[in-house]
Amino acid sequence: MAYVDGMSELARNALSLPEPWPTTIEDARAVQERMRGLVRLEPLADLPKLVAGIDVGLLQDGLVRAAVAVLDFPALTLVESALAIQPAAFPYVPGFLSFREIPPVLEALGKLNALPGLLVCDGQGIAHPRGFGIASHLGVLTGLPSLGVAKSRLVGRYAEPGSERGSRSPLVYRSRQVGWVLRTRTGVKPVFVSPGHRLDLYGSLELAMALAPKYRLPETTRQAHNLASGHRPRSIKPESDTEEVDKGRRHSNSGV
DNA sequence: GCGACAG
DNA sequence: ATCTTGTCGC
Repeated sequence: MAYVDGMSELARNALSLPEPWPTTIEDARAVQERMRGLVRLEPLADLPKLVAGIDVGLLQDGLVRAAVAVLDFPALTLVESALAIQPAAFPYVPGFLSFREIPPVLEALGKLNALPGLLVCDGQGIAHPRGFGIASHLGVLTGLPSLGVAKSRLVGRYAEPGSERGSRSPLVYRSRQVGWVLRTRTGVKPVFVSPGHRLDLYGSLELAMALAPKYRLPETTRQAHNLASGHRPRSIKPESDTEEVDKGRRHSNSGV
């Protein structure tokens, strides 16, 4: 593959998946085993100026909707967003979540005008049976640094962290630390943080804390979530519901 | 063989 | 993930 600018690379991937998408668990496992070797666990090269939150929701039968919210960093204000809906290409099977959620996510990423410096996934990075959770998978496919922040555990052992925000304990799997169990908010259930790609354990912890300054989940994930499940903040004007949406694209932005 | 099991 | 109101607690 020749090197081109990042946005073109993303757009290319979005048009067609890199390879025939697996249909069976066996094929999907083979893909994971093969691609896991491409994961780079290293210090984050540059602090991102833009971070993308990704969330996927299920619609009425068979449809999967991906939402991407791009926020500036570290301010965490919304810059732009994109949506994509596709028929489910894979069933939900623990350990193979990425094969179900990634296709529409790539399509949505391809609609972005600006290239994020970090992808934040609602799921695991390397804290996975084969070290290749959705954050790692998406990171390798896009070539972008990625982080996984999951609401629950997939694999690994850990000690319950303290109840204060910032308290954390190592998530250990097969005698190796694969992430953290991090309390992002005092007195609330912790989240499971792990690096996806082009990021290390230290960076995953720092970013998770910076991305979730107020609530349990990262601001990126929260923003993407209410896009994927159509929530509206409290409106002050009950009358003006005249909001036009053109096939899943909103907000203006200044391209890269 | 019996549990565990991201979203 | 999603179906769903009220309720308990800081």
